[in-house]
Amino acid sequence: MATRGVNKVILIGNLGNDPETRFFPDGGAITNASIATSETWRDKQSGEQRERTEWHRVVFKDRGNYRLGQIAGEYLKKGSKVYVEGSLQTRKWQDQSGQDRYTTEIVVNEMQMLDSRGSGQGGGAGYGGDSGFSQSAPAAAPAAAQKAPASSAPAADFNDFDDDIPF
Amino acid sequence: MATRGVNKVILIGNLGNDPETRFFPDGGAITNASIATSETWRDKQSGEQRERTEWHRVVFKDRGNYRLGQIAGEYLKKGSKVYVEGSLQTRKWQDQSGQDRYTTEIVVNEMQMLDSRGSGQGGGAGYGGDSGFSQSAPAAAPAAAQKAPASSAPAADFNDFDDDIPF
Amino acid sequence: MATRGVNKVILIGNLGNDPETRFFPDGGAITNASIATSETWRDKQSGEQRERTEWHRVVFKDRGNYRLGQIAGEYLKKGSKVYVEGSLQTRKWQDQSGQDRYTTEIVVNEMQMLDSRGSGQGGGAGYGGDSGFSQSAPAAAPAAAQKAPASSAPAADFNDFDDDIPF
Amino acid sequence: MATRGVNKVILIGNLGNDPETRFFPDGGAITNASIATSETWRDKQSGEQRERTEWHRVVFKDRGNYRLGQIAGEYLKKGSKVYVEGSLQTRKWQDQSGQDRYTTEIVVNEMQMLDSRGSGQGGGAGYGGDSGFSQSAPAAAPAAAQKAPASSAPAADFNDFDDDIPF
DNA sequence: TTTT
DNA sequence: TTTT
Repeated sequence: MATRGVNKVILIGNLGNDPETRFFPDGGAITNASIATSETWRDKQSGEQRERTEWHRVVFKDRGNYRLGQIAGEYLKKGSKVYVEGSLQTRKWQDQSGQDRYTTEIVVNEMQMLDSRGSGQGGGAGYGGDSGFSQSAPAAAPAAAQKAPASSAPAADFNDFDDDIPF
Repeated sequence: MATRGVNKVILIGNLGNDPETRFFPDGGAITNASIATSETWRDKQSGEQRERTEWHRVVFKDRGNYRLGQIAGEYLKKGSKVYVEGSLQTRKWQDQSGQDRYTTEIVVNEMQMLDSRGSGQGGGAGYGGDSGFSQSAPAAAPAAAQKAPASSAPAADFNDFDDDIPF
Repeated sequence: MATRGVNKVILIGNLGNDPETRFFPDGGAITNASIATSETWRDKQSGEQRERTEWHRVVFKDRGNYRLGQIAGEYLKKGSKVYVEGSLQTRKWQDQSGQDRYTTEIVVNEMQMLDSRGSGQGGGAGYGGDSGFSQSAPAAAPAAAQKAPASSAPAADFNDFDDDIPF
Repeated sequence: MATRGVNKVILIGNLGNDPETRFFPDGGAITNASIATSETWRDKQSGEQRERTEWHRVVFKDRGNYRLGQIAGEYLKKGSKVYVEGSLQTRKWQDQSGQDRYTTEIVVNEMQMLDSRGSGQGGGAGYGGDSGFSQSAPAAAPAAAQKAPASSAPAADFNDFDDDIPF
């Protein structure tokens, strides 16, 4: 757990889609999501308002008693506004042609939901009323565990992400 | 300059190589570098000490009067310990086969050199004694501008980076 | 603007009261507010849920074209959830008996409102519908400037703050 | 350990004095120190270089197996450059006349020594050669525990701190 | 009180 | 004084 150096990321943004959760034999859960942050400025030349959206790939993993992977999968959904703190990690993988590819992700170690009441504005799956989310939420966890995670179901495919999202 | 959301990265680490600086017709400079952060822990099973190094691609750009791109190219070198704060940005590019590829970088907006006296331990190029670095360093800039940037010269190729560096 | 060292604070919390804004002859504005962050944990001994609230004194000042002091006074109110980034500053002052006293404040350099739609739940002053707040909000500023700031009025005295507030 | 809100401080600066460590019957240790961060700028009017130093009161406490209170007391000394991350906390206390006073401190939860080799330049107590400090340093801890902490000795009194220190 |  |  020791670190030489500092590797810290802080994001506040909105989820571009429902998160994806995988459960493992040992009961652990890992949730993936994409968070958008955007930046607007007025172009000096044209005087026009410009905007650039940045997409961040984030990963929530259970960490001991802090069931972050599971909690993220239950409470976050498309459109959720969230604060995350974590560290950068670049994973190496092989594409179909066997070529090395790299993906940079934020491995989250702290999360805060910022929607007034777990509301959100998109969604569907809809377990309405799970407001009162608290990051600790240890009491809520067992009950929640019995529910189907918001992002499970029809095996939402990461490939039908919009083309503007670079992963 | 306005932002909806927060996109912030904080790193403290060491440069894996001399930085690369490109100068532009308008006088501006952009410097690229790789920063390593590492993490060590004791494996619970084996009891062995383990280490994981993460490499971060960072970009320093001149910003108005703050000649960050130029300063980074002059004062940083292989082995330099540095603090950077910036934001994540994922660039899209095409590889030789025309396939889309993505690279995530930290665009730096603040830097602090952490070596006691601009020392560093690698290097060569060697403009010895440029200690007393100050992030502002406006006075130092002109003089420095006349020097060849540490990382210029024989067009150091990014490809001779060590194989462990994932970009 | 140069810094040797790093002095950075990041807070997400709620305002305990309407902010206080002072306007100056030169047109500038400074807004003071108190932000609460709280921490909850389960006592290991008693098993009881415990909570500790921390109050932070924050100061928003106009910075060139970024009318942060004014914007904070207009858009924030009691209960507002907000993200602020700034630096720590300890001010020295004399109490009635002439004794030196010190107050630590966060001088904000970036703010993000986190309420879904500038809603809030207190207030009154009521410029309803100024949703879609954007940190830049340069277009909104002039209009807003003509309004009386939400927290002005009867010259709210800082001294009638509750005794639990440590400043 | 759960938090509603975010309360985070990040500092890089130098210790103004040797830290003060107190040991407790249960073996725990708490170390106090003052860290300076400074800011320099060129005055627009006079064109002169100006500087402002900010002093931060920081507290290192043992946290389970991470003997941070003890480690800080052993390895830090006057002049040490250090990175700390922690949270703001304002303590209430009574002065001699029974009046309420408040002191704001940074309770550290992560530390990184930034001196090239634990060197430092002041000091005395001198357990020379404990370079290669690593934040984990579990191996070093036992041995170190037998030594007298650098800051102990003649019961340095916190009251003979200079009057410019605002706490 | 630090540091440059 | 906030919030949940």
